[in-house]
Amino acid sequence: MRSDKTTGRAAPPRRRRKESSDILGFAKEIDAGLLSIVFPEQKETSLGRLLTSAVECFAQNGYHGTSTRDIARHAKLSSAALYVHFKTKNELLYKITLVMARSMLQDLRNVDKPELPPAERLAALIRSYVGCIARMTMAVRVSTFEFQALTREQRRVTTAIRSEVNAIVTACLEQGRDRGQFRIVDVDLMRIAIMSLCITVCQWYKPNGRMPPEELADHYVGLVLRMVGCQDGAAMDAKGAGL
Amino acid sequence: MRSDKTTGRAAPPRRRRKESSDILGFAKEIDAGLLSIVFPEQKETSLGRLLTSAVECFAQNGYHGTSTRDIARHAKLSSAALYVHFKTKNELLYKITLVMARSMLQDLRNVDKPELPPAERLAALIRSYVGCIARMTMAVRVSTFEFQALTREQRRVTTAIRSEVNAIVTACLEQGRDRGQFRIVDVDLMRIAIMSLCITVCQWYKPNGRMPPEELADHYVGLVLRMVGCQDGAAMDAKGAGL
DNA sequence: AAATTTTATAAGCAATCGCTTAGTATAAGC
DNA sequence: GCTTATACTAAGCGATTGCTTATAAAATTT
Repeated sequence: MRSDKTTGRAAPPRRRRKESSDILGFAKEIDAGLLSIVFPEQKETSLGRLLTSAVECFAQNGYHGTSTRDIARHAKLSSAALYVHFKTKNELLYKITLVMARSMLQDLRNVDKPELPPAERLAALIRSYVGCIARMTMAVRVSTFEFQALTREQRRVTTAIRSEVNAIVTACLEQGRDRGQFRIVDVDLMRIAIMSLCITVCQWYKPNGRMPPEELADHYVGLVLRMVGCQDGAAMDAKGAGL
Repeated sequence: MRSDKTTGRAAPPRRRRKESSDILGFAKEIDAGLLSIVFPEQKETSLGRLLTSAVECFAQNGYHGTSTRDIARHAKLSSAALYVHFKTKNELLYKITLVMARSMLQDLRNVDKPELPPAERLAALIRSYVGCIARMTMAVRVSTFEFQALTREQRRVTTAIRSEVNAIVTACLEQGRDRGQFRIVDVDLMRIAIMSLCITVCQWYKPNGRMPPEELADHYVGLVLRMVGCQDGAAMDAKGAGL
């Protein structure tokens, strides 16, 4: 389709570029979890403004619907300034996607406690996952819905990270099923259903609305426990999961 | 953002254009439900090829990621031929969106039986909704995820149709709750969760894979009945909802 | 069979695209 | 204090965009 082949021109020899020490730590590629911390606070630096602008523009109009001039204008910079910090527009999308994917994987790993009862383990995972999505709706939107604008290799890397996320949830579902606490026939289908239910939060939820992210997350914990046919579901409902 | 204002040129006086009698019945705007019937069979006519090509291109690369030349090439026509059938690229998207929105509303209305017990009523709605999404993943993808590429007025019309869909589901949920058969605290949140769960089917489901659309729909019926805390849920599980 | 309408094409227009170049101001290293 | 690297801008490059024009074959109406 619409060719994104860097305009097909011969790539001229590039000036050497600083390889690290910037706010995202691009040397060791990207520090996971930094997006959520870094983006809001770094609105004062040019690089931070570029990143937040890109996220907002991509979230609103999509990758292909946003021009580099849009991002630059939104960040109050010339469009050439963007190319001081990023080699291409595509790299901007890739870094946003990577940071988000790693951040969510890191968050899930931090809360995953295989020694807990499956229902509590799943509840913790969902609470973290939904909370994360609810707090960063725009960045999640970009990293989820602009996936196909990445190159094949970029998609491969991103998919690898996501399959680690999937593995965590799958392990929890299997554990619950094997212990007879979850009633699940097809674990893969159940995982897809659960995670797609959660991810859509980024499409409609307004972080500054009436319901705070934590309350929403609790609500979704209740929904998911019901979906897996968890016996503790009713108990959880009663003791304040919000359902 | 990226301006889509018909390139800002003065619109020259246009030749009069045929106002109806084509396959989509554009006279009375669009016939609901025709997309699903018409698109596959009409691959031989130029208009049909243009529509299916547009759906496929938009679904794969997004509205902004698809050029009119892409669509025309895909339909084996010159790019100017597109403008014989559609005034603008945007009109193409709008018609696809409208046809889908009306088609899904029509389908839901056809299966909605308020006199049935709430669980059965909801099951029928979900079965129809998911089945429809599973059978037309690409068109649903376009009409769902390219919403923001529509003009404000086009969005208004589309939203009006969708809120009728929402009203049907909401009515069913309230009925079930009021009769004490569904355990729902926040009906709006439950509806959003249910419908976003269903709609994401268009993102991952392959209609020609191992699982036929009907089986998937049954699976989702089971999930949704569990979500609403339906007492019949267990019974349904047993008698073959697939869970 | 003549007149008209519809459907299509090749060529091209202005606008916008991603990105580069040339040049400048500021800060850092020696 | 001189050099070097960085962060930025104005201007502009070729490619591609959505869409129009001029033209003509095919289909339909009369």
